Amino acid sequence: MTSLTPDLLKGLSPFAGLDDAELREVIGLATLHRHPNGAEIFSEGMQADRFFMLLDGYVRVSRTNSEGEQVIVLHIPSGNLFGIAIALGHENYPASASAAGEVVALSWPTGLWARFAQDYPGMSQSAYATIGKRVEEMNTRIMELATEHVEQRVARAIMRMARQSGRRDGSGIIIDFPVTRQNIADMTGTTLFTVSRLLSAWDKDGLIESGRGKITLRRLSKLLGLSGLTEEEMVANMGG
DNA sequence: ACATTAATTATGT
DNA sequence: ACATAATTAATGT
Repeated sequence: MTSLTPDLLKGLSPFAGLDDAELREVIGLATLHRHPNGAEIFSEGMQADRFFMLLDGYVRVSRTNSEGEQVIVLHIPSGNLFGIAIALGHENYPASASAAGEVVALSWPTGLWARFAQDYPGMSQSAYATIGKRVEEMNTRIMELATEHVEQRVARAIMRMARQSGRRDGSGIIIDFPVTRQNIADMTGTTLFTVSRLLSAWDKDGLIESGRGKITLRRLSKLLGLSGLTEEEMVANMGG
């Protein structure tokens, strides 16, 4: 049972510089959420009446495009704010958020945003910093979808996840939230069958190990080759 | 080069 | 036992 103590927020950049009393007040206004794998946290278009701080786990952000198919836009690691459409002056969430694995998060009513942003400089700073990063990432991903081939896109998708949310596992890196073939298909604009074929081929060649919802990157250099990226490019547009 | 359809097998609760 | 995930092959654009 996680209890609502001020040190939950300690060391998180949005709340940097707050003293204990302030932290206690902020925490006192928050609601604690626990979401099981796959649970929807909020959905696209819905009124943005709360904003969130991700304490543990990963949040999957997806949008429904003009053709009505859902596209996974990005994954958010813990320690970040999300659902902060309010910071851009949006009344509704521009995307859906669901739990990729188990999620623990705090939320506050959006009515508090203005106050927080004014009183706590770290709040608005890190909000705009993360929004900037996400916009950038979405743009590069849209470029990829338009230009690169499926094999490269899939390679990039799993490398991106490994980079941003990977845990070391001996020689390799394990993506530490559940990812299905369908998920990767939704990230790369393909079908789950194509993803399955690619991953099982890579598994056979020892580039990765994959089970149900689980992917471990084994031969990183080979994958990098398939992605068509140089190391510098990877650091540049995958964020590190 | 990749999607779709369909049949089959594996895996988690 | 059941639902969900993954594989594999055949066929289509």
